[in-house]
Amino acid sequence: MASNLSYLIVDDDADVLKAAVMALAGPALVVEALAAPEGLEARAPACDAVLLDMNFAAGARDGAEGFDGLARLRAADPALSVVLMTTYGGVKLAVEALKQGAVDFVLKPWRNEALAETMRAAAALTAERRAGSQLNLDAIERRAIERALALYEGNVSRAAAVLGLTRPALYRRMERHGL
Amino acid sequence: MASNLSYLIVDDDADVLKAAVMALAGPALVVEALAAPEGLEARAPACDAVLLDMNFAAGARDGAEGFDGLARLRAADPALSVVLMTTYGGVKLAVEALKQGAVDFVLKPWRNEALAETMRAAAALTAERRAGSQLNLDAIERRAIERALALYEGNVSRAAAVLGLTRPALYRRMERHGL
DNA sequence: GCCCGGGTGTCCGAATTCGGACAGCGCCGC
DNA sequence: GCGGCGCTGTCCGAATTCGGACACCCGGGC
Repeated sequence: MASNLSYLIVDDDADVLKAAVMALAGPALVVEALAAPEGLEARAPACDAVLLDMNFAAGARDGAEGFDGLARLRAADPALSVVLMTTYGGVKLAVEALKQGAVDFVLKPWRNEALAETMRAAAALTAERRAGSQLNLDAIERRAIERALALYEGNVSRAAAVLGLTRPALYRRMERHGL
Repeated sequence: MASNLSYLIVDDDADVLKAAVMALAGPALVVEALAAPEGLEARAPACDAVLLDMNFAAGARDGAEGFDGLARLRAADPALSVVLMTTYGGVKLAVEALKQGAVDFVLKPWRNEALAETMRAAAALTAERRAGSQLNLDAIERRAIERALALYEGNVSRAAAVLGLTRPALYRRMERHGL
């Protein structure tokens, strides 16, 4: 069964949106299109990669809006891969994009196959990053402590016993995790 | 769906085995009978409670064989509940049985309802202990480290990164877990 | 009303872990 | 052949965690 992938495309140009959807859509692949960057971060948890334009306002060319959207996406889900695109761009902008955390940089107009490959690589990186966060020992420990406390209804003595910790040690871990 | 429980009965007396199987068997309940304690620890992972006779050799009355079997079962699976039974027994033997880690002590002949309840309570305790070991932070950490090393094919640097540890810290945890 | 058991939160000298740094190895590209 | 990069394993002064112990609280049983 092919896994479902979900891309988000953000561009103010309806023709570009349409072209991107056509270039990327495929079996087991959902492409959502947004015409403006407002509120795009709400989409972050549900998608695997984002293709984000850098300029939206008429006449804007400096990419500030794209950088802002990138920052908000990364704040919402640091594991999510974002690809930035623009028509007006050079090496300097591309370097800055990657420095700010984009995983790739695409110039318009694009070759469809290259764009599809770029987005596939971005989605794979998102998956790897998300899998990685499932292995983070701090996160794992915090979830285990939460489950033990829930199981024993806040009884720290019994939760510590089941976790294999002493009570003072559990108190310190709870404090470190903000529990 | 009724959960399947599995009991192990160990007794050299075929009539006792038969009576126990009849007393305990029920829907979604498997009772396995062994006529001798040799190799009983191999059954430990697959069962939920054990009813273990204390004497097997002709004329034996001191329960040593039962204590030995108990020790081997507990070494194989510390979470498994073992109920010891005997014909010749008093307070002293019962106390010693529980001190050595048995969860209950049954005198032959038994009341079927009481035996069934004893085994149900033992199985519930096994389940609780096994659930608890799923929350043990040491065990959880060890599994996460194993998964990270497998994911990155033994690359300690990358495994450390994904676990959120420094390399020396991961080396220490690996050593502590015998990995 | 009292006592006991099981819980709470915290302390502090002892014990352990920490991570930047070091030295070395192997592979790959030039 | 050489250099660079990424990996390895280990070290040690600094930092942190440890857990037995303490004092206290509360509820239940007698």
